[in-house]
Amino acid sequence: MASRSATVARSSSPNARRLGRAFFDRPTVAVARALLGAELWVVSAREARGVRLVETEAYVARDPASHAFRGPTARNRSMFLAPGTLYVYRIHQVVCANVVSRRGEAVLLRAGAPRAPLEGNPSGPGRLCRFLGIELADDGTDTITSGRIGFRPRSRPPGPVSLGPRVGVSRAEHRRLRFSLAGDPWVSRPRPPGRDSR
DNA sequence: GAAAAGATTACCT
DNA sequence: GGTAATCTTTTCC
Repeated sequence: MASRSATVARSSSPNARRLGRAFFDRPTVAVARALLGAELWVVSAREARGVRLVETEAYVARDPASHAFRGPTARNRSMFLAPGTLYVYRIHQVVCANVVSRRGEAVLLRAGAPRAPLEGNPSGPGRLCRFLGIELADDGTDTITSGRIGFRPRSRPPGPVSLGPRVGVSRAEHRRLRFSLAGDPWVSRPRPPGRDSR
């Protein structure tokens, strides 16, 4: 048995432990919650980096705060591709990454925890992308098949999840669609403005 | 064509 | 806690 698990762990197949299409083809809120504790990895020319996701936000159908609210445009076209597709957009000076759940809906990846604390600061959607090296060119990447970007299942139960209002949105700001690992030091806004978690 | 509005962050008081 | 930076996308005339 030890040899068997060792074989699995050493498997060279990139899909050996990767979140598949079915994981993302679920209600967006379920995907946002289930991503907490999962690993997002990116392979760049120099190295491979990964973070354990600790904070996400759901952007759902008929959601006035969603970029897809008014239908497909040049910017948001990736939001209408297959579940597991990356939607990367630019805001001010930084880029932020989402992963598509169901058509026209997505989960904003807001913060992660680095493998080593001194590695950098992936807390915040812009910092997360900068930390991992995600660029605008990664918009439209299929994380189920890409050799550069993918998700790995969480290895252990994530612990208590906090629920609160989304950050930085000016419409539907009351909706509690932000999920985070309670008490995790890498969550970008430990205290959601206004009301309470859970 | 012009203007406004950001799913942010860093740095100011 | 407030605001400037900075630039693309979207919207409006």
